[in-house]
Amino acid sequence: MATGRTHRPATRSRGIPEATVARLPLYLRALTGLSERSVPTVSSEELAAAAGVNSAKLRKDFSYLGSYGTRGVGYDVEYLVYQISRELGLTQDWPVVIVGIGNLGAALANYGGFASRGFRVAALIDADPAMAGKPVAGIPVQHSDELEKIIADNGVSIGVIATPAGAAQPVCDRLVAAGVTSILNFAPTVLTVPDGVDVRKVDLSIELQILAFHEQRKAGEHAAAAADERKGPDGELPAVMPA
Amino acid sequence: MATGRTHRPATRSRGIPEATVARLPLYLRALTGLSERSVPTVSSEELAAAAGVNSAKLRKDFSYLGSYGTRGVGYDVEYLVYQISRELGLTQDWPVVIVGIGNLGAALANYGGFASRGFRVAALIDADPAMAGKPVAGIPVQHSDELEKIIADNGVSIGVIATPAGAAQPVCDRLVAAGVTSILNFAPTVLTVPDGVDVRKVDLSIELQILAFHEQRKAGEHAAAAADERKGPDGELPAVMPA
DNA sequence: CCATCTTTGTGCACGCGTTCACAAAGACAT
DNA sequence: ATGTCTTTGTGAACGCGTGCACAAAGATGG
Ligand SMILES: NC(=O)c1ccc[n+]([C@@H]2O[C@H](COP(=O)([O-])OP(=O)(O)OC[C@H]3O[C@@H](n4cnc5c(N)ncnc54)[C@H](O)[C@@H]3O)[C@@H](O)[C@H]2O)c1
Ligand SMILES: NC(=O)c1ccc[n+]([C@@H]2O[C@H](COP(=O)([O-])OP(=O)(O)OC[C@H]3O[C@@H](n4cnc5c(N)ncnc54)[C@H](O)[C@@H]3O)[C@@H](O)[C@H]2O)c1
Repeated sequence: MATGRTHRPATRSRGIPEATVARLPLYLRALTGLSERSVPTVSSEELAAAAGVNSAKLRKDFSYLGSYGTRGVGYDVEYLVYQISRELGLTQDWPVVIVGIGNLGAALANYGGFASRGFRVAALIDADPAMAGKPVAGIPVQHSDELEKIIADNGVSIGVIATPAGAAQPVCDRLVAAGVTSILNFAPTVLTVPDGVDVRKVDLSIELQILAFHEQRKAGEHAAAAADERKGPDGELPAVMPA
Repeated sequence: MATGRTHRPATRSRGIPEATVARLPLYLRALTGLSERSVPTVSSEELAAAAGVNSAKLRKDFSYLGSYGTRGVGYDVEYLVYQISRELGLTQDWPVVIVGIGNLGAALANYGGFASRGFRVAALIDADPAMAGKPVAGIPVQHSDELEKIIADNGVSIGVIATPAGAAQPVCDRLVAAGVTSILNFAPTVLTVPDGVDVRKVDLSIELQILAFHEQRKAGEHAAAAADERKGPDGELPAVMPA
């Protein structure tokens, strides 16, 4: 989840539900594992278990792509890998830029799983002049003055933002103006973009807070009393009230 | 989702819908910003705009927490910050361990936003003996032999996994056995956990693939022809068919 | 004290996503 | 060729999430 995300109301893309699209990469990963072990076919039940979903859901998901299974047998692994890859647009090469090469940006640049599936780090961009030219993960960092030129020259349509929160919106605006139409945002800010531009966000802080909510609930169930220190006599409302 | 995310069917926690819980951190962030600028009250319309959601949705979300607004005026910022913090369990301190201090783990350890909201990095754990004792972000890395002891001594209930994919499930099993009941997983694997344990995942690769899907769709709309190189005569099915 | 104006809280309808359950399809053996 | 057995593909029901639209609440001014 990343879990969290700035969905667009999503005018049902070519009939494939958004929820299904979000699961296709999961299936693809499981299938790739099977493919590497030279497993020829797999049933919906097996594959669903590997992907951690309900088998009926998986079959319905695949039904949106077409009828690629064989009743009584299952699905051809290689064929399915190809179909899903094609559907996700992974048969082509996607040049990606990462903006903001700090702790996180550098980790992303070093991430191997990036290149493994059609994505190629076309450039690393940072505003710090001291970083310009310095190689990170074998790629020299370029100054953000060059941003527009880099986007244009490489035909980049996907940008990753790993700058501090304050810089995220301005960077986003420049990326969009330069032609980027998909953005993955790691900065803890709500990005505003024009129609036609997709934004997805990854927010560690939000994920942790959601976990904390459930964690607190679990703790509260086991020991319904003894919450924090001591409670007011009403047992529900806090002592402080707004003016 | 994150995300993407391994939701449990979620036995509606205390009446608060999961979708609402996932938005509370968003509201909290916007409110914190207002609070720092000493804004006393805010209307649902304004706050919704700041959080990037529909105002009716925001009001309904808040209605699950209680009636904390004043008609004709709006919501008291400070009071709302307190209520949401309390609801999310952020009034208490959550010790967190990070397992796998590589590129990503180190970046997470260095992440300031971690400590800013009730979360405290209690320990960094890695299997590499060469890393033991070496400080990262001011905290000495401990060897994974100590994992169980660290969890117990610090009363840790939230764990972050940033190991390679292959190590994630074993690490997860040890965390759970040691008493961890909430896990944030950065490794690209489906984790299997017993009931009562929450798992949320953050998966860069999946996010990019979802973006690629929409990107391909956008490209296909503008130039319906001229997809990849040349197509088969049927124009839809690929040339290869399964055995 | 009353009128007006703003903004909340929510009833309601709608659409999406999930899951069950089963008929139909096809493999395989005889 | 026929029957059996496995597994897909999907119709249908249900529940959750979203957003509209409005009545009720309360502030504010006269
Ligand atoms: N580190 C993490 O684990 C983590 C986790 C979650 C979220 N985040 C978020 O990701 C972002 C980056 O985190 P970080 O730890 O890498 O921070 P960082 O300070 O280490 O790196 C930020 C980098 O962005 C560069 N930068 C600043 N303004 C820029 C601009 N206008 N254009 C281009 N580059 C610019 C800086 O020079 C710096 O190199 C932050 O918003 C942070 O909140 C980080
Ligand atoms: N770097 C990224 O930006 C990024 C992005 C998305 C996902 N991921 C995923 O996050 C994980 C970590 O990525 P990374 O780039 O930091 O990898 P890395 O190789 O730099 O770091 C992995 C660390 O885990 C440690 N480790 C290995 N086995 C362990 C075990 N059993 N117990 C404890 N520690 C163990 C290793 O010693 C190493 O320090 C990977 O699964 C990767 O796929 C990384």
